[in-house]
Amino acid sequence: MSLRRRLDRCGVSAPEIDALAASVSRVATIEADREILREDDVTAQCRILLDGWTCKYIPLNTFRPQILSLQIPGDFLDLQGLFRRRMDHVVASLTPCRIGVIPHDAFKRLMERHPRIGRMVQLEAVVELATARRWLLNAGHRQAYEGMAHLICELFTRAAAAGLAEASRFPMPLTQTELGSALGLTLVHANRIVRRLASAKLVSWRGRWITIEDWDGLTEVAEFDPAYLKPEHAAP
Amino acid sequence: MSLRRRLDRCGVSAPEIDALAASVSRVATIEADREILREDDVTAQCRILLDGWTCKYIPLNTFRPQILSLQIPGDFLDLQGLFRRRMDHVVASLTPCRIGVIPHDAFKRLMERHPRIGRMVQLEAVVELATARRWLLNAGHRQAYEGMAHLICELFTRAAAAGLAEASRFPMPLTQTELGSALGLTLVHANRIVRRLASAKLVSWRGRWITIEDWDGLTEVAEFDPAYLKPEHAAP
DNA sequence: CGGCGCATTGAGGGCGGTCAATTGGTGTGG
DNA sequence: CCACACCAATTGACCGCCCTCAATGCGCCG
Repeated sequence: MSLRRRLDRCGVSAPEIDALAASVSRVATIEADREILREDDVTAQCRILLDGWTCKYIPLNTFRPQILSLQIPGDFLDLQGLFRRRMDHVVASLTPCRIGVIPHDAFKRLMERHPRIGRMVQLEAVVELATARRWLLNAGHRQAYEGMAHLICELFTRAAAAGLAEASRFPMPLTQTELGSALGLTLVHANRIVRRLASAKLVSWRGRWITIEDWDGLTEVAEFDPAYLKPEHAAP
Repeated sequence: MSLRRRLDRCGVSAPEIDALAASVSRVATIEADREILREDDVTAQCRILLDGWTCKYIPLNTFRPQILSLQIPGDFLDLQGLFRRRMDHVVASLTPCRIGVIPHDAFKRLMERHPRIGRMVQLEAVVELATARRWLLNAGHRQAYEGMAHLICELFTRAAAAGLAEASRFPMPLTQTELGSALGLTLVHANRIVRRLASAKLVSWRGRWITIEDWDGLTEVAEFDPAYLKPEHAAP
């Protein structure tokens, strides 16, 4: 189950995993393209994504929103709600989703009883921040070609860690429009970049799967170093 | 003093401020354009910026680095070090700096004794993440003109909260090259954008100060909402 | 079969990058 | 006080990445 797998990666051991799993008060099922949490929402629960993909964005007047981060099974949706009252962004489903809901008070009791869970929460925030910085590089510094390569490297690495990937391919439920928006690209240019990556024999994208044809070539183009995704705990 | 002012804004009250101030084991003085922390560094201290400006960036092979975040007096430089062993980015001084150093073990004892300090740390991470998302919007979604306006709005708001700003102007020790790099712009285009903002009578930039000529106009261009910068605590 | 969503491709244009030169302010040495 | 160096700001000319508008192909499903 993805919850246990995810926790496993964060240096949390069996008793903590059981305690956290037992704190899930209910499991919500949500269809695709729904806003799960809105700007200014105030909630009393945390959510962990069990199945499906979600994204975060900030609504703006002028255009359709840019995707600011992606969540795959095992990722938390709103850990920040533990520390800040109001949402400052939207969390929306990109596919049908199953979501585990954990009340804040239960979560806080867990953190007091299991210090490792508190550290896991901190580490999640650190990794999310490190990821946002890479996305900033993708959008601001890198060319579209290199940025798309980096995003695909990241998503493959994360999907593999979540147990979603096969040897050299992983499911891609997003449209090219959506993936491009994560880089600040329009659908037309996102498609051209994907075509270039395909003709360079680095990746191929068929159906709802992306296949890595040449991992070494792809990581070299992207200057991808997966270290930022791997929570390496400080000394206890 | 900026340390106390900063803590004051985070919902930490007098006893915690005193305790934190007392935990500063030494104050380091650093000249401009020095790397304070490097990739892969492992340290046993946290640092709080007392004077000067610093930035964070990730070294890449191809170009000179893009600035990924800015710190002004009162900001912490490496709270993440409490939870993650290695630095995944560089922290560098942009001006001469004074830096308060707090050993991790002292900091952790503080967090155990004063739960509010632990929550402040979490909230700092949440605000830093929210800020990174705005920068991602600036670089990926907004035009250079709107992005520069947003960045100036943010820096003015932060400078004012840190007590650095006057009524409608604030010190800007960065060059246009550096400020542009935060948006993924070259110095030439950054300068053109600054000129456009000036000829639109929104801001003026003389010497080492930026003056806000028309705050309402500027925030409207930028779609700036300062809520993300204001830590609003969840219920205790 | 017809409709819909997504991928794909073409043509043209603008924002922002690159190269290059000039201005202006500040500090330093003659 | 002036000559000079140095750095940041400024401006021009040109180019290319990426956007916009538009049309077509393609797979899926009712």
